[in-house]
Order: sequence, then structure tokens, then C-alpha cells
Amino acid sequence: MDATKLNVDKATRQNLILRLISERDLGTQHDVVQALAGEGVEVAQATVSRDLAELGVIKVGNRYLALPHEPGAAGIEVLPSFVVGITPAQNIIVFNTRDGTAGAVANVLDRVKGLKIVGTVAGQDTVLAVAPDNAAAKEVADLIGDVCRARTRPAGSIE
Amino acid sequence: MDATKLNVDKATRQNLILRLISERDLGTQHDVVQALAGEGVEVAQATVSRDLAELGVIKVGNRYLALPHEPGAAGIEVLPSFVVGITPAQNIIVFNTRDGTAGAVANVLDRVKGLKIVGTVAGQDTVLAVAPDNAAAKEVADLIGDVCRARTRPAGSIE
DNA sequence: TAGACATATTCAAAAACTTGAATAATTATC
DNA sequence: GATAATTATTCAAGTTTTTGAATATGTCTA
Repeated sequence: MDATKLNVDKATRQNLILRLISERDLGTQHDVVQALAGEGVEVAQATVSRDLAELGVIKVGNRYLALPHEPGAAGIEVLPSFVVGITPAQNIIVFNTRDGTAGAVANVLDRVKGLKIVGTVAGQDTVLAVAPDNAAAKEVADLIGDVCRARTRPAGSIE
Repeated sequence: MDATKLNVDKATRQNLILRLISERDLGTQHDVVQALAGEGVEVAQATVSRDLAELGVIKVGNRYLALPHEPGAAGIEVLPSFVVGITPAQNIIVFNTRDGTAGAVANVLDRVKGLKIVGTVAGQDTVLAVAPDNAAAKEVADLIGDVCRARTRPAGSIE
């Protein structure tokens, strides 16, 4: 009896999921199911599980991070091996990387949805990421720090 | 009883078609069917018709032209409205375009498979395309000229 | 380790996609 | 305009995808 039951296809739903998890702070698949329901899209948890896996979404601590899948580009999984150090300094986060990988790292950072980063500049082995404020910078540094430590492989195998 | 009957999926077949029509000079769907058969892939003409439509392949005169479908980018259908003039000069083809559209035109030219173009440079309203030799330049100029005159919509509606 | 919580997987049904044969529609040629 | 050549569409079948329910497998926390 849902007055607003929407019927969308898989691709649309997955895009919606990307948007939802980057806008809100969704910590469980159940949260995602409910958020979708709020948008009028009703699916089972099993479907969300599969969607997150296909989208390459990873969970860091209590938060889902979406890295839109781009054919050629590096995935978020390169961060642990490329990033040597992370230092928040005011509203700037300094990433020390293995030589030559700064560009790839900046590219990944640019593409992670929901990361509070305004922009990045990459040198040879250093990336400067600008956050809107000091708190955000700290938050980002912690998050990426977790990613590098976690070495969590994507929530399932992608493609 | 084909000793070399290959069974490939749709995506593989469509990539093969792109390659075939950019390498050889295929003028009809029947030709494409036969070229595919030569590679061990047997399909009906109806399938080729649908494939060409999905691939955004267009037919100019007696030749198929493939423009690999890229999500964001402009399609070959913009050429008639963007290109004002085409002038081959030795092995260079000069495209005069509406102001500001040169970049888009060059991008399209770069992506058309089977076009004998070595490279392009775009200004504001001018594109210089370098062909391997004078004959190729003339050929390209004629072909694109036909495209602009033809205003043929893609061989079917895409997506 | 037990018990909760979170996520992944299995299985079967439904929906969507793919395809060739036949045919219709379109385009060129005379 | 008739005919031939080329391309598009309809239809039905076979195949693949998608999905939810149920269930299994982690993964914490006390």
C-alpha cells in the first residue's frame, strides 16, 4: 500500500545508493535499505549487499565510502601501498606517497564520494588536499588512515 | 559442421565489429556478417543491424564509421551543426567551426575509428587535423564533408 | 564462548535481454 | 514508378540477470 512505491532499474538504484552514502552517514546495509525506502525504492538487504559489492563501496569503521568505478583509473585499494604518511595541518592534509604515485593518490582522493575534500594538488611524492576546515581535515586524515591500515578489500569482489 | 565456430558474447562481438569496420572497408550489413563469419563468429543480419545501432555506427556513402560510445562526450551527430568549413591543404585538414566548438569537434575526430588522422590540434574555432599523406587528407575531408551534408542519423536509435 | 549484529550466499521464481527467422519498411537504381 | 538491394522490426524461443526469502558465515562484545 505504499503511496510512493517507486520502481527503478538496477543502475538507477545503484546511482541512488552512491548518492545516499556520500550525502548521509550510513553505517549498515540496513541503513541503506531504509534510506532507499525513504526515496521510495524498496529492496531487500541481500540486494544492497550485492549492490555495494558491485559498486566497489568499502566500509571503513562505521562509514561506507564510495569510489565510483572508472575503467582505467586506480582504485581505492592502492592507497595502502602508495601512501606512506598522512599529516593534517590546519585545513590541509599532507599525504606523503611513494615516489611517482602522488598523482594516482590525488586522483583516487578526488574521486572518493563523500570525502570532505575541496581539492588536491599532487607533486611527485606529495599530495596536498584542502579541506573546508580544520575539523574536516582531521576527519579525512583519520578516515584515509583507516583505509590504509584496514586493507579491507572491497565489500565483495568487483566485476 | 564449422570447424571454427566461435561462440562469443554480445560485447565481444560488438568490439570485433568496431575493429572490422575500422580496418576493412565494409559497405553493407551483409559484408559485416561475412567478415564476422571469417573470424568464426556467425550471426544473422538482424543482429548486425541491432549491433550497429547500439554501437552508434553510421554509414556515410558506402562506408561504415564507428564512433565508440563515450558517456559524456559529444557524438558524431554534432559535426553538421559545429563544422562550418573543411579545407584539405596538403596532408593537413583545416576545419572551421562555430566559435568555441573546435575542442568538441577535435575530440569527435579523434574518436572516430578508421579515420586516417594522425592527430589534431584545436583552437577556438579551428581544428587542424594531420593526415599521414595528402591523399588521406582529401579522403578524410570528403568523408567528414559527407557526414556534415548527410545529416544521417545513426543507423538506428541508440539507447 | 554465547549471543547479537552485520554481511554474504544459496536457491528458486520472475523479469529482462538476446537472438534468428520471417517480414516489413526504406532506399537506391533503372 | 517498378524492382532490387539494404536495413529495420516483429515475434517467439532460449538464455541470462535480477531479486527476495531464507540461511550461512563472519565479527564483535560482554
